[in-house]
Amino acid sequence: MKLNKKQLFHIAEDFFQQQGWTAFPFQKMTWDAFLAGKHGLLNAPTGSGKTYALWVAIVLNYIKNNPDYKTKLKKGLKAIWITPLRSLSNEIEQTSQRFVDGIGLPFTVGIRSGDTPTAERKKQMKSMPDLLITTPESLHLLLASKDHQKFFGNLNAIVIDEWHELLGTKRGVQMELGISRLLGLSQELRVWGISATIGNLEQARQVLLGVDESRFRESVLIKANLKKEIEVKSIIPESMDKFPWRGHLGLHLMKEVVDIINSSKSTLIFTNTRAQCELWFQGLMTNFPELAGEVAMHHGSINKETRIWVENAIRNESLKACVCTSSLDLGVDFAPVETIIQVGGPKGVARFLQRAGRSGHRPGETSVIHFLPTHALELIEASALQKAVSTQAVEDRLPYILCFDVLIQYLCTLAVSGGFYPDEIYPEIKNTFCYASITEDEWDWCLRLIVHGSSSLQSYDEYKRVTIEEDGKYVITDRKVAMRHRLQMGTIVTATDVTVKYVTGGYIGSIEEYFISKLSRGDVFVFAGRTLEFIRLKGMVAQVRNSAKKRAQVSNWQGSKLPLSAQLGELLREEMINFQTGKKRTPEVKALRDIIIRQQRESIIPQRDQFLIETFKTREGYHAVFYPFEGRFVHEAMAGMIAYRISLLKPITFSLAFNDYGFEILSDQEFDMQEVLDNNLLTPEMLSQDLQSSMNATEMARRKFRDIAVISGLVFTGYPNKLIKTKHLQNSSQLLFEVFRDNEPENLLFRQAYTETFEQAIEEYRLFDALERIQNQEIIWKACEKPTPFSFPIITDRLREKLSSEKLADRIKRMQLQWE
DNA sequence: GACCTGCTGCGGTATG
Repeated sequence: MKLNKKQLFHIAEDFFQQQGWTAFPFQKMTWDAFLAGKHGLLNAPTGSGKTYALWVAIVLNYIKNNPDYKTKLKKGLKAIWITPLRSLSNEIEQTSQRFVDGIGLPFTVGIRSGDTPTAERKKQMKSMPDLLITTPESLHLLLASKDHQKFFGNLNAIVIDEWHELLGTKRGVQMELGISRLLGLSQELRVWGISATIGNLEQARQVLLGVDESRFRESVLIKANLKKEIEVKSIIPESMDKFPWRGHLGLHLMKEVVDIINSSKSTLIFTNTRAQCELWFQGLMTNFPELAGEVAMHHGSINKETRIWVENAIRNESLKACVCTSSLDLGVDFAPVETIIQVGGPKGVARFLQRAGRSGHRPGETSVIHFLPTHALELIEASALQKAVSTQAVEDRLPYILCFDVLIQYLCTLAVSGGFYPDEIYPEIKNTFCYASITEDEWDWCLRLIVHGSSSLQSYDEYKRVTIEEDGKYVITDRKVAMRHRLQMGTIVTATDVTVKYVTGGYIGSIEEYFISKLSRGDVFVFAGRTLEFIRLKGMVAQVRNSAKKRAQVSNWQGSKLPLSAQLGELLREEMINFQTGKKRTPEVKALRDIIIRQQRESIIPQRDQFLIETFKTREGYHAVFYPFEGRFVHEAMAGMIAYRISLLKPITFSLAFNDYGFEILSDQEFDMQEVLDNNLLTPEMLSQDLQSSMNATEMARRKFRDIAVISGLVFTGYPNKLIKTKHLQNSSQLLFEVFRDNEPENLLFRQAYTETFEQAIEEYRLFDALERIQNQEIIWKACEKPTPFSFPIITDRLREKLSSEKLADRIKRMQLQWE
C-alpha cells in the first residue's frame, strides 16, 4: 500500500517540528513538485534551507514507493548530489544524515571527491551509498569506470547545487553531458538544480534540462522569494585631501576600516586580487600591531590547512576579521559574520549582493556591507551600488554553445569506460543545450579526431586514442592512453604552480612559476602574510626562509581580469545625474564635490543620453578620451577599432589606454575629432571586419587555444607531482595551433579558440550593443584645455599598446588586396 | 601631483 501525499508530508513536518522549525512555502512546493514526478530548478539563496527542500523531497518520493522502508531497503545509489565545491560536501552530508536519522530511515550518505581516501572509494565501488555527494569531475570519473552502468540503474534523482556557479563555465557543459548520460541510463531520473538569483533563470532551467520539449514541460521553476534587507554604507574619509584620483588599493582608508573592525564582532574584508589581499593584511599588521592574532588572511593560493583553520576560526568567532578574495564568496555557510567590507569596485551587482549576503546570515536579519572606494570616481560607483541593492538587477550567466573540447574529452571518457556506440550517444548529445545545434558533419569530425587524430596529425600515433571494434563500438584499450585520460579529466586549466616551502620543510602555499622565475637568490617577497627570502628552486619547489627585511615585493599572480559588468556600467551611467552640482546631497556627492566642480569647469558630467568625448593636448601629444562605461575588454577593442578607423582616413600612430570606465587614444600627430564624427566612426557597421583588422585576434586565440588543447586531451599536462612546465605546455599547444592554422583552418578546436576570443576576451556582442547605444546618444565633444579629472585615471594608465602606423599600413594594404 | 592590479574551482598513476 502506497502512502498518500498527506501522510508523506506528515513525516517531514514531524521532523521539522522536532527541530523547532516550520517549513517554508518554497520547501513544500518543492516536495509537491518532486512527488508529482517533475524536474525543476529551485531559486534559493544559501542558508535558506534549500538542502532540506530537495533532500526531503527525494526521501519522501522513495518512501512513497517503499512504505515498509524502515525494514526493507533496496540496495544501491538512489540520488546524486553535485556540488561545485568539495568543501561544501560535509555540510550537505550532515544535513542529509540528520533528516534520515530523524525519521528512522536506514539510508547511508557518502562523499566521493578527490579528498575521499582510497579505501573508502574502493568500498563505494563495491557498494554505493544511497546518497552520493560528489563533484562534476568525480561524477565523470565514475562514468569512466568499466562497470558504471550498474551504479546508475536505479538512480531516482540528481541535484545540481549552486547551478549558477557552473552555468556559463565549461564545468557546466561537462555537467550537461553527465546529465544527458544519466538520463540515458536511468528511466526514473529526476533532474533538479539549485541556483542563486541570476538574470536568466529561465534559461538556466533550459540548460539544466536540455532541449527535449516534453521534459521541459514536465518541469517547474520554484522561487523561494525570501526577502533580504541589505544596507550599503560608503566609507568616506573626513577630508578628501589625500583621496587619490586613481589607484586600486584603498590603503589610505585603513584607519576607517580598523574602526569598523573594532566596532563589530566579526568582519570579512573582500579584496579584488590576491596581491591586494596580501597588502591589506600586511598593512594592518604593521600599522595596527595590536590586531595580531585577531586578523587572518584567506585566498586561493594559501595552503589548504591554513584556509580550513581560518574558516573554522571565523565559524567559532575567534577572529575579529579576515582579509580575503572571492575564495570566501562561497563556503563557510552559516558563519556568524556581522560585517562585510568591499574594497574597490566589485565589478558586478551579483557579486556585490552575494558578498553582502555573507553578513546577517539568519532569516530576518539585515545584511550590512561597507563599500570602500579606492579612488575618487569610485564614489559614483558607491552611489550606483546603493541603487543596485534596491533594483537587484543581477547579471546573466551565459551558457557555452558548441564547446568541442569538452565534447571530445567526454567521448574519450565513454571510450575508456568500456566503449560507446555513436548512434546511441548522438541523440543524447543533440538533446543538450550546448550541442543542440551540432551538425552531423561536426559530430563525425569529432569521432574522426579521437580515432585518427585530425587531418594534419594523422601520421602521429599519439593522437589516435580510440579504436573501433568490429560491431562499431568506440573503445580505448591502450592502458597508457586510458590512464592519461583519467589523470586529465575536468575543464579547469591553471598555470603551473610552484610549491613554497621552508628549507626546514613547512609548506606555505603555492605561487605561479611565472612569479618565482623572476626571483633570484636572496630576493625578499611577501606571501601568505609572511616576509620570505627566496633561497632556491628545487624541481617545482621554491625553498624559502623567514626574513626581517622591511622592503619586499608582493607576490602576484597572472589571474584573469574581470571587466565591469554591463549591469553595473548602466547603473553607473544613470548615477551621473546625481553628481551634477545642485542635485542630491548624499555623502558621496558631497565628498566628490571639488572634483565635480573641476570636471564641469573643464568639461561636463555626461548624462544618460549623452556620450562624452574629450580632447586635449599635453606634452605627451594629442589625447582623445571616450567614456562608454562598458568594462575594460570592450574598451580595449573599441580603442583599437577607432584607432584603426581613423588611420584609414590618414596614416597615424596611436597609443591606447583603457580601464573599466573608458579609453584613450593618443598620438603625437594632431587629428581632427570633427572628422571622426562626420565620418561616423563609432558605427557598429563593419564591426567584425574592423575588429579582425585592428585586434591581434590571432595572438589572443593562441592563448585561448592552450586550454582547449589541454581539455580536449591533445596536450598532456603531466603526472601528479611531475607536472610539465608552463613553458613546455605553451610550446606544444602553440605548435598545434600553428599546424592547424597553416594546414586545416576548418579544425573545430582551432575555430573554437577564435569564437572564445571574440565572445569572452573582446565581448563582441556587448561591444556591438554599446556602439548601437552610442548611435542613439547625443555625442558631446569637448575640446578641453587640459586633462580633466575623469580622464586622469585613464591617461595615467601605464598600460600602453603601440599600434604602429607602418603595421597599420600593412594591414590596409592586405585589406585592399582582399577587395580587389 | 595625485599612479604601480587582476578571482574561484577539480582531479590523481606507477614505481621505487
